[in-house]
Amino acid sequence: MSGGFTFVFKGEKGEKKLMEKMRKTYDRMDMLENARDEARACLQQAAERAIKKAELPKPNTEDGKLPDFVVEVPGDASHGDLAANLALVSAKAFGLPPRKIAEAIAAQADTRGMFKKVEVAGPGFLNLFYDDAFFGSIVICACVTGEDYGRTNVGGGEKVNVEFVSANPTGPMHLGNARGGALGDCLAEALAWAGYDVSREFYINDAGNQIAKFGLSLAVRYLQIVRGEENVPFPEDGYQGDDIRERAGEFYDIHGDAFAGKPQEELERALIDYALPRNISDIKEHLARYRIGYDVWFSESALHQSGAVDAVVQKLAEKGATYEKDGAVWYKATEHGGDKDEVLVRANGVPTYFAADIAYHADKFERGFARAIDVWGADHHGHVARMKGALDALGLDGSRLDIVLMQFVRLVRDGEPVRMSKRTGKAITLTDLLEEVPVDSARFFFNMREPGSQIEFDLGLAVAEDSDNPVYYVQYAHARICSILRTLEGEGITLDMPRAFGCANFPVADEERALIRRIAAFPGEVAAAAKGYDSARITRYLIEVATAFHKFYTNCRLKGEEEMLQQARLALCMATKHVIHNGLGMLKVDVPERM
RNA sequence: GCGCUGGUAGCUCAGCUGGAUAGAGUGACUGGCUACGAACCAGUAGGCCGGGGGUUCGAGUCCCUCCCAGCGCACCA
Repeated sequence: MSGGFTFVFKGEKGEKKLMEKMRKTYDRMDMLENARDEARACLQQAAERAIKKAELPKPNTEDGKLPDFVVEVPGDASHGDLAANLALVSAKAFGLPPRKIAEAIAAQADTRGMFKKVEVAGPGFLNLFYDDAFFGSIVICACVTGEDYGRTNVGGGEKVNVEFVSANPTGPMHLGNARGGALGDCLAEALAWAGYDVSREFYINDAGNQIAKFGLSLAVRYLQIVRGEENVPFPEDGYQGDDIRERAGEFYDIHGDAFAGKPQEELERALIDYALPRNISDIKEHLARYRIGYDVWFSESALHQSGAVDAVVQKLAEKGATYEKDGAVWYKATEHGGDKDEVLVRANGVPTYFAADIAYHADKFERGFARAIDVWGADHHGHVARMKGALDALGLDGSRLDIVLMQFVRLVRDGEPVRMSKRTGKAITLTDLLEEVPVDSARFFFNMREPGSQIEFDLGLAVAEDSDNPVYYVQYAHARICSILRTLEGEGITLDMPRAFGCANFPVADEERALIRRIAAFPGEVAAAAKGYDSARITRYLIEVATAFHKFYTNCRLKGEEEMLQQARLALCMATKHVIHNGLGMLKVDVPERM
C-alpha cells in the first residue's frame, strides 16, 4: 500500500523542498501500480461496508472472503481510468445479479481523493475515474524524476546475465545477429531500468569443429593462392565466404608461400592464430558501431583449457547421469526430460559443444548470477530442454536459465528472397545492413516485433522507408517538444514547477488526459518488458506516446495561453520529453532536438 | 513420425493473469497549415480472430482435435 496520496503542492514553499517531498511520495515511481492498489482497497472496503450495513449478504465462499478480482486499465477511456470486475466474479458468492452488487459497492465507495467517481457500467463493471489532481500528480512525478522516470525496483537488484549475439567468429555477422543484438541489448537495458543488476555477455565459440573447419578452409584458400585455384579442390563443407579468401590473402601478403611446404596442421594453426583474433576484433568493432557493448567476452576455449569442461563431465558422471557406449560418453538426457541421450565426449576423446555449453552455463551460476538469459536463434530450440535438464542434473536449478528464442529474419530484396546461409557466401552481413539502413531504424525495427515472430526485412523497402519509419514518428514528437521549448524560451517563458502545479484547472482537454495516461503507464511498461523478456513492448509503447502527444499538440496550445495553464502544459510537454528520451535511450536510438 | 514457434483487416502486427461494440500502423479513398514544426492530425472503407468440438455468466485468450507455414530431431555448433 502506498499510504495514500497527499496533494499539498499548492501551499508548498520553495521548489527544492517540493522536489524532495515529491521524490519521497513517489518513491515507488510506478504511480499506476499505486493507483491500482488504491482502487482495489477502495472497492474491497466498500464491499465490506456494504456487507456490514446489510446492503449485501455475507459472501457464500469457502473462507467467507470476497473472491479475487482484477483491476485493469480499460482500452476505452469512456470506461474509466481503472476498471474492476469485482461484482462480476462475486455474482455466485452473493447470489445476486452483478449489476446489483456493483451498485451496492459503488454506493459505499470512499474515493480517497484519488478518484473523481466510481461508475457502474456494462454487465457490472466498476469503473473508476481519476481526480484531476491525480492526473496532475502524474505529470509532476515524471517531471521531478526526469531522466530516472520509468525506473522501478521490481528486479530487486537480482544479478542477471544476458547473453546475446555470440556470433560465430569464423565469419562476419548476419541478419540474425543484427536482430539478436538489437533485442538482447534492449532487453538488457529494460532489465536494468526495472532494477536488475545486469551483465551483458558474448560467448566466443573459439573452439570445436567449426574452428577446425575454419582452419581447413583458410588453408585451402591459401594453397589455392600459392598453387592456383584449379589445382587445389575446395572441400564440400568448407566455409565458402569471401571473408575466408580475404583472410588467406592477407596471410599470404605477409608470409608469401613460406607456409606452403609446412605440414597441414601447422599451416592451419598459423592461419587460425592469424585470422581468429582479427575476426573477433571485427565483431567487436561492428557491434560497437551498432551501439552494442559487453561487460564480458567469454571464451569457449578458456573453458577447455582450464579443465572446466572435463570437470563438468566428471561431475555428471559422479551424479550417475552418464554412461559409455561405442567409446563415447553419453549424457542420460532421457532421464531429465529429453527425447534422447546426448554425446558429451566423442569416441575420439574430444568433448562436444553440448558439454562445453553445460560447463559454460554452470560457470555463469558459479559467478553468482541468480538468472541467466540467453537470446538464441529458433534453430537452437531443441537445445533448450536438454540444457536446462543438464543443469538440473548438476544440481543447479535449470529453471534459472531462460532462453529467448528468436525466429529468423527472412531477407528479401525487391520481392526476391535472399539466401542467408553462411556457406553460400552471399549472406547479407550486419555491416552491409548498416551501410544501407541507419542504426536508429535497424534497432527500432528489430525491436518492433516479438522475438517469436518471424519477420521479413525488405532491403529495398528499408532504404526507401526513411520518412515512413515509425522511429521518425517518435523522434519527431521529441523534436516538436524541443521546438516548443525553444519558442517559449525565446519569449522568456520557462517551466516553473510550483507554478505549473498550482494550476487549478488541469487537465482540461481529453487529449491531455489521454497523454497523461500513457505517461503514467511508462514504469509498468518497462517492468513488463523486462519481466516478459519482450522489448517490443517499449517500441509499441513509444509509438503510443508519440501518437498521444501529436494529438495533444494539434488540439492544445501553449503559446499565447493563460499563464497557469501554459505552465501546466509546459510540464506535460516536459514529462513527455522525459518519457521519449528515456524510452528511446533504452533502445539506444538517437533523441534529436531537431530533425 | 515426434517436438518447438506461429496462423487476428489487402499487407505488417497488438490484444496484459479469460471480460464491456476485436485494436494500431500501412495501403486505398476524403478532408485539415494566415497560430508553438503537415516527418502531423481528423474521417471513410476493410474481420466466420486457420477449421471443428468443449469448459462458463462470458473465449482471439483456457482444453481437445484437425489443417497450414517456418524451424528442429548428428559422436555439427
